[in-house]
Amino acid sequence: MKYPSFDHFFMTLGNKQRVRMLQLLNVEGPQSVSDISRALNVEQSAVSHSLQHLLQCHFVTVKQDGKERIYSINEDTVAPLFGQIRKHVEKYCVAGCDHSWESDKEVTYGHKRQTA
Amino acid sequence: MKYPSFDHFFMTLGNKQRVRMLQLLNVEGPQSVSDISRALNVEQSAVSHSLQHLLQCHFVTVKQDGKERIYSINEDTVAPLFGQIRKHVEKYCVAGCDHSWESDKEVTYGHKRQTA
DNA sequence: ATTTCATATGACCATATTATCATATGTATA
DNA sequence: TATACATATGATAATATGGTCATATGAAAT
Repeated sequence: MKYPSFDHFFMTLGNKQRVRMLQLLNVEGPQSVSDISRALNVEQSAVSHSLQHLLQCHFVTVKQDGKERIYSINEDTVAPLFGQIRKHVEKYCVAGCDHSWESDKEVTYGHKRQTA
Repeated sequence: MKYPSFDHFFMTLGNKQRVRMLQLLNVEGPQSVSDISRALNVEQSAVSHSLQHLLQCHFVTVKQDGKERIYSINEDTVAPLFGQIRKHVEKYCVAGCDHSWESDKEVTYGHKRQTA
């Protein structure tokens, strides 16, 4: 399947596992597949699959080191990006995303629907 | 279902429809549900459902206007965010996300696996 | 060349996500 | 209040996505 790049970008990040992997690489620095697997307690093949997604959007890069493959975060764009995103999250998603977003007033559609 | 806010943030954006809606609001300005429905050629209820997701993460805001509800993009954080993201996308996802991301050399696992 | 460790790939299944339909609620007006 | 229009909601069907297993490929060493 193929998305326009903009969509693909978000689709790739729309997954806890992959985001956690990026955060790991961001904090701990370059890691091999088995490092990541161990650190996040995730199956090796699952990690590998996830990494392919991340690679496709250039969120990470790889280099071979002996038998291992070392993955790094894309410092150039991804790191600053996360900073910007954190701004939104910290400001608007502090205690998880709530529902106090009505500009004018609370509008609640209380349902009493009959199931027939 | 409930995600930690950071995950929720991305999950919400990990959907073409919703991203398209944000882009619409970003470009065309505030719109009613039926405006959006018409513009993107999507069912009213589908639009409504999507908008709830976007509201929960404060990507958009609503205000009532007569019978209509006008949705706007969150200018404060979302707009600049998109700018930053565009940087990454334009630099690394120009012609869609390709596979030329090997740092050292191309490593292709050509498969000839027998299905039995 | 064979063995071993590290990683990638494909197929398949469980599960999550989206779209659709029917219908309820909100708002305004006659 | 009755009606019409606009939007939201819930249930559920259709679909997409992610994880697992088995196994193939790569690299290095024996």
